[in-house]
Amino acid sequence: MDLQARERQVIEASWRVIARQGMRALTVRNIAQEAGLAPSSLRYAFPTQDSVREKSIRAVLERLRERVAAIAPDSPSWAWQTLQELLPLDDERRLEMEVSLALGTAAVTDPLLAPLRAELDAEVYSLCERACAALGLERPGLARELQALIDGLALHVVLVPGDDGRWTLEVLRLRLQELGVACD
Amino acid sequence: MDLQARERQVIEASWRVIARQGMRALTVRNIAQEAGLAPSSLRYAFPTQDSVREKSIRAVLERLRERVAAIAPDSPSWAWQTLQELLPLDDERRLEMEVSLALGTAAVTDPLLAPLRAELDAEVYSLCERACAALGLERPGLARELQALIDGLALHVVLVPGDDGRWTLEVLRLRLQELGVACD
DNA sequence: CCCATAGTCGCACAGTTGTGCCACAATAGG
DNA sequence: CCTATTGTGGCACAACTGTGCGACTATGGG
Repeated sequence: MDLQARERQVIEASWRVIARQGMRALTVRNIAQEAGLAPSSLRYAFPTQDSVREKSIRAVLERLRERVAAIAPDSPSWAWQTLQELLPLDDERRLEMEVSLALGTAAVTDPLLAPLRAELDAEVYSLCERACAALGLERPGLARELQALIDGLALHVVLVPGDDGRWTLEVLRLRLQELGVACD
Repeated sequence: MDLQARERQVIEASWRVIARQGMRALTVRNIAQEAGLAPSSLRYAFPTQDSVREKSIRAVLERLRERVAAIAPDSPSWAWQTLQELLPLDDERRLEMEVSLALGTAAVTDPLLAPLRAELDAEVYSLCERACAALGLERPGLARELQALIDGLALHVVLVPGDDGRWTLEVLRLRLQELGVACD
């Protein structure tokens, strides 16, 4: 049996539960039902409930890394494409960011989740830093500003149910334009 | 008996529970213990559990409005002072923002909380808009950028346990400086 | 005095939570 | 054939959840 596929199945089920019903509903029985499994079968792959949360946020980080790695590193639009990966511009990314927001918020009071969320933050910051460098923007502190701006934009999109996030592109474009960078 | 004082007492207890133990622990019995009340007594002022969450996020909005209203409207530094009220620069504001983040995230899947969070967002946007106007910044979309930047900065401070948020002032100052505005 | 009202608290109930334990099926190696 | 491994699923348990209900005390008006 493919145990890794089972993990992915459960994790994606937990994502859907978080997005549709919120953290309160992230229970063993709800996840099992969403994944089409018996609660006891779920516990074979995930012995404890904490491990579901842990793997779920770790999966967000991995998915982000995969998407960024798929961008041609030498492309002149690498930076612009990468920054777009940090915005919830389609259903997939929106789902991931709803999950990372919910689990990230929970991580504030959950020692098990805290290091994972810190790693995710570090990854985003690193991407902003590299994007700045690729765009020839060297002002100190600019990467932090860019990270805060992008996370803030993503936050607002995710918090508003119907928002497709298209408008965030325009805001980001204007900001980069002011820095003397053209986006395509 | 002062029923309004009782409400405030319970709400602040719920804030502390959220900040210290997270949303999972926001239960009737935990709040009651934190407030020094018997669970049944709590239910006299708050008949249902939902009402605690609702009043808690509403209280955040009211506190923000009070703080902003206390700033001299004609002061030349009104905008700068107001923007600072949106950042978690001391324990009080940090607590409020931890609560608004936790409850705001929960509001995504909680129809009762959603309108309150929307109102809170609208208030912050309105403040950013007025701050832009007071600073003579008229570029369309700038208020949205400012709101995203500030919320993103606040988010990062709140998500990192030890962070005192002082660095966000520098980021914001640099951004406004680039727009031709000096901060004091 | 009596009585009504306001507020506090204990108890109980049905439902849900995470998890431990054990029985069962399938599959593969000998 | 027997046996071990891998995985599925059912059942039960203690703990916890929100909330309903009724008993209690204190206070103040008549």
